[in-house]
Amino acid sequence: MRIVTWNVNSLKARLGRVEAWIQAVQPDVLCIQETKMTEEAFPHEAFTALGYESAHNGEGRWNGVAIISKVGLDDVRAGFLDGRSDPDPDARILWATCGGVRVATCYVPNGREVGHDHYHYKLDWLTRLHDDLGANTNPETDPIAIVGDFNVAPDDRDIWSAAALEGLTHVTPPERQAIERLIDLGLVDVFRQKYDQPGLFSWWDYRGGAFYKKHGMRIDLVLASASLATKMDFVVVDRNERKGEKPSDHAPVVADFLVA
DNA sequence: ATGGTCGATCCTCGA
Repeated sequence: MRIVTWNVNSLKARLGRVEAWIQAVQPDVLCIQETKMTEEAFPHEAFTALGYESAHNGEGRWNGVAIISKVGLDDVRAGFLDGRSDPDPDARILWATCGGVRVATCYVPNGREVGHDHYHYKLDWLTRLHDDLGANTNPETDPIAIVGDFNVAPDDRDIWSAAALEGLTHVTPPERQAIERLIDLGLVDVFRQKYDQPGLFSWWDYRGGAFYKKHGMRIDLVLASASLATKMDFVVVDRNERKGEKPSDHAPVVADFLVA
C-alpha cells in the first residue's frame, strides 16, 4: 500500500499538478493538507475520474485537509474526538480507514512566533492529537498511519541550519517533545527508519531561493504504528515536485508498505 | 543588484 502526505498549499491552485502526479505515482491513499477551500468547492469529481474516493474537512480561505483513496474510505471523522467544549476552530484533521489502515491527515498549526497565542495553540493541538490517539486507537497492535504537515522538525538533521533557526518555531524543545510524545505511543517516523543522514527535507520557503540553496526542513511526516512500520518497503520525498511551474512549497512524502 | 514568494482576499495576512 502506497500512502502519501502532501501539503499542496491550495488545492485550487494545485489541482492540475495533483492530478498529473496521482496518474504518474498511483498512490493508494493520498493525504492532503492546506486545501484552502470550502466543502462546496472541493473537486470530488476530479478524483472520482481518476478512480478515487475522497473526503474533505475544509473551511474556506485557510487550512483544510483531505483523504483520497482507491482502497476504501470508511468511518470518516473530522476534527478532534475528545468531545471538549472548545472544538478546534480550524479544519486541521480528518480520519478514515483505508484498506484496513486507520489513517489521519493532519495540518498542525504553524505557531507563528514562540510565545504567541498561536504557538500555545500549536502545543495544545499536539496534546489533543496525542490524547485522541491514546483514547481511540491502539498503536501497539493496530495498523495506523498518522501523516501530515507537523510544522515541527524532529531533530537537527531535519533542518538546514540549527544556528539560523535557533529560537524560532518548528525547532523549540517543547515542539520537539510534543512529537516525541506522539512517537512514544508506539509510532515510528518511517523516514528516519530508513535514512540517517541530515539534509533531507520536505519543505522549502518560496522566499530567497531557499530550494536551490538547500535551505529546507523535514516537517512532513509519516508516523506508522509499529506493526505497520515493520512492513515498510520504501519511503522517499518526491523533491522533483518542488520544481517547475507553480509548485507547492512542500514536496510529497511517499511511503510504501507491504500490506494488501 | 544590498532584493529576491505565493495564495486568497478585500488592498493585508498567513505561511
